[in-house]
Amino acid sequence: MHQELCQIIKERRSMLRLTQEDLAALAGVGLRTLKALEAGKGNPSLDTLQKLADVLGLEVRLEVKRIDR
Amino acid sequence: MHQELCQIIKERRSMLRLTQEDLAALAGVGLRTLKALEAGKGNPSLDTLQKLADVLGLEVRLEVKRIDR
DNA sequence: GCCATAAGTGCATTATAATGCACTTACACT
DNA sequence: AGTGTAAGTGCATTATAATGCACTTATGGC
Repeated sequence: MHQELCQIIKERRSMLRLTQEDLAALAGVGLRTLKALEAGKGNPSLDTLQKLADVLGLEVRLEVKRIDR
Repeated sequence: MHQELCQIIKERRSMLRLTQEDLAALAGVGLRTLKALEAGKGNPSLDTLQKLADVLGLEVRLEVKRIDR
């Protein structure tokens, strides 16, 4: 379901050479929570997502859906 | 905290001339949940956010933060 | 092989999102 | 003022996200 967003988190984290432990600590999110998230399990709250995004230099946005073909 | 995203939901809904009740029903989300969300209270799950976004023709995205000045 | 470091998992607990119900505004329109 | 429709709110319950702990894999040096 949310694999895409979770995948982005994961990719971005390793791009920045952060361990799960470091990212979790920096974002103020439980390690267990981040692990679950990256494993594609779970349904994070917007809050959790934004905390992680923040550390990763990302932002959560709502945009008009585009038709891609 | 999430006022921005919630505001977008709200604006988009009225732009589409949907009542809270209709949007909630279409999205498969509880009316109480949507009301709280639009009131700026609450911390919706990604799931909830995506269901609403879907009906509204929006999508949740994670993008590299841009410096706006 | 052994060791260290990072990542993944099962379980139990706590915090809180999601929900329904009943009630209260707020805002037209007549 | 009365009526109807949409929106906001308090409360209680249920579902589930968030968390820590202990343990199990990978993975990469030495």
